[in-house]
Amino acid sequence: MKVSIEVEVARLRAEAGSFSPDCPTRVLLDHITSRWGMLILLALASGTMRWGELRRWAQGISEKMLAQTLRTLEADGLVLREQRPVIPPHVDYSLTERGRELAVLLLPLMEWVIADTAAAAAGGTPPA
Amino acid sequence: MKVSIEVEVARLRAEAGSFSPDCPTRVLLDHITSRWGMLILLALASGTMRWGELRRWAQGISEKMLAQTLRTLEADGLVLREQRPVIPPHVDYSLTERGRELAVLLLPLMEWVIADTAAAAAGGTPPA
DNA sequence: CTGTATCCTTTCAGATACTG
DNA sequence: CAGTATCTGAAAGGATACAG
Repeated sequence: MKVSIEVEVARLRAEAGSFSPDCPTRVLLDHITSRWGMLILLALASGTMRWGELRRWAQGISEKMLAQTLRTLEADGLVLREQRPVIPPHVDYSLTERGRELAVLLLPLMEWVIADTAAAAAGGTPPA
Repeated sequence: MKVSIEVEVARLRAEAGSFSPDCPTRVLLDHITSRWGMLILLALASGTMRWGELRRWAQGISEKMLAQTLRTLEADGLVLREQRPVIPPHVDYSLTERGRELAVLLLPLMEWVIADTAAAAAGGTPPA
């Protein structure tokens, strides 16, 4: 198990072309791991949401950042924006198929972080 | 498969206590997803490295950011720093057990990002 | 309800020079 | 070799006000 990880990383690095900052891979990764990106993806993983719902879900996000994050993720093809031409405006946000693929990978990561944080809080710093 | 994701997220949110910015969960997540954090973790997933090796691996990183990132990850208990008291100095960096657990979850994410970027480049924007 | 536009503060990150 | 210290510019992010 341990050895295969090392092989994997080497292969990854070769495919990604060294992860240089201007590589498209890095750009997408930056969007996903941006301050609010992962939170929004996670929120939408639980179902379609409207602007106001997202604001409440992602506590502390400003309107500016919500708009920016949503536009970025939409441009990346991860989030779908559907506007209904009614008064007052009604807009639904959801994950695209790509977005859902990604969310599936993000979930174990979040679970680990939560579990790890809980463990650290309970038992001081766990044995390194 | 799809429904279980929604259940998962709801459970996650309950456990994490709403992901407020000052929550320890968010702090750790920010470290992992910081500009260089994931890259360093990925580098060390391929084996123990020294300062100079890491600098070369993470192309474009400054000494300041390398030091800062390493110290942060070390404080989080993800990276182990072993200094050998010799002249000239010799310091080895590696992943702790927790770090390795995390790296295992990071790998599929990176693979997906690379594959997705490649697909987007090859076929224009894939069907949303 | 769903945003946009502007300003303004804070934080991030790179370059440079220096140390044990 | 393996860092630290300091300075400075760039950029992210938040608050507020306003609009369709």
